[in-house]
Amino acid sequence: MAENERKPVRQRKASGDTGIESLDLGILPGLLGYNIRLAQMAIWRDFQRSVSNGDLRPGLFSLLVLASHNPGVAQIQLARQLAIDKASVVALIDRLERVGLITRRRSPVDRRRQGIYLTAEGNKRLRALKREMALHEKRFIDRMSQAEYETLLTLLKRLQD
Amino acid sequence: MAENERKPVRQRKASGDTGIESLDLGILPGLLGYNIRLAQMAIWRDFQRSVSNGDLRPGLFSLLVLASHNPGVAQIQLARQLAIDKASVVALIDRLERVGLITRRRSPVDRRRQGIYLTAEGNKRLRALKREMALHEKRFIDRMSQAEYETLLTLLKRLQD
DNA sequence: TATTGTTATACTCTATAACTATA
DNA sequence: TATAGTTATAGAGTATAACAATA
Repeated sequence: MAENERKPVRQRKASGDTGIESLDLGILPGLLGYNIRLAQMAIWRDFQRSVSNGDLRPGLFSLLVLASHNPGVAQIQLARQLAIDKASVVALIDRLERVGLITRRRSPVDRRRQGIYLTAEGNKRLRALKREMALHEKRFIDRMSQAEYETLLTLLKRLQD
Repeated sequence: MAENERKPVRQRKASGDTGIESLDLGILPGLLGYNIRLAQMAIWRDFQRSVSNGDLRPGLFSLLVLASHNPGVAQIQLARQLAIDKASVVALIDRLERVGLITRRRSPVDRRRQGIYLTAEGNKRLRALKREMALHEKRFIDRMSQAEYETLLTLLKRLQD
């Protein structure tokens, strides 16, 4: 737009030709969704760097916590809580079972159900993960006061349906 | 764990056998990352319902805004801004070009570059999208006071690297 | 030599559909 | 009939690697 016809007659520089200047982000910085997305990506990157050597997704951590606090939980309950399909849970559980962190045990009460349990190894691993997780969270919480932190959690919860 | 050996001797009920009761979420509700993720998912669902009939990802919206505010922007700049690989940008641009919202124009200044421009149709479409986007955002902003909203944006930005 | 855009390829996460065994 | 789990398959989104054109 700026290159051929009218060369330097614009207030805003055409960004396409230099590669150095930063972009005009327009309305994006004022959008809630955009800022939440960037914040989540920053947290996600730090999580990968600092928790479990990067070989654990946040969803798997959540799953371990849920299994830990709800021994014998059914996979379909995990699916509902994590807002994913029950078929997707199977793959996650397969993976955690293959590395020995959880086990399936058929429920004698309702034999359709495979109760999910943390193994001893899984419990040990989860304790270590929680320690790494706490340090990870601290790096972000330290960027604000206690009051701000509480406000942030409150407002985030208010956004959740 | 609760089913076979010691039956109803636990304070917390075994969740695996009823399917009705809600899960114990453990430490998750106190985690920043967990709450940001849930908030983002809620916003994402509303975005899909209410913006562009669900056929537009947030990333594509951002890309349109960036192209609109930075005519002639290079694809590699978009890649850096969106924190994705330049190869991934190609597919996004291909899609937007196929539906006639943007065009590529080889830069005469640096002939390696394909400047990205919104078409007239793209501009028209973006204006409509911005209106839908404002209503979408409003549904969440309305859940808090103006002061809370400003605090939230401030704190979210502080989390971003 | 380095950079921009491109293609080919593969991987991850998830959904959908169909199936089984139980209820 | 309905539900829990499973399998097979497919789609979206992304990354990596190799390449052509250009700087």
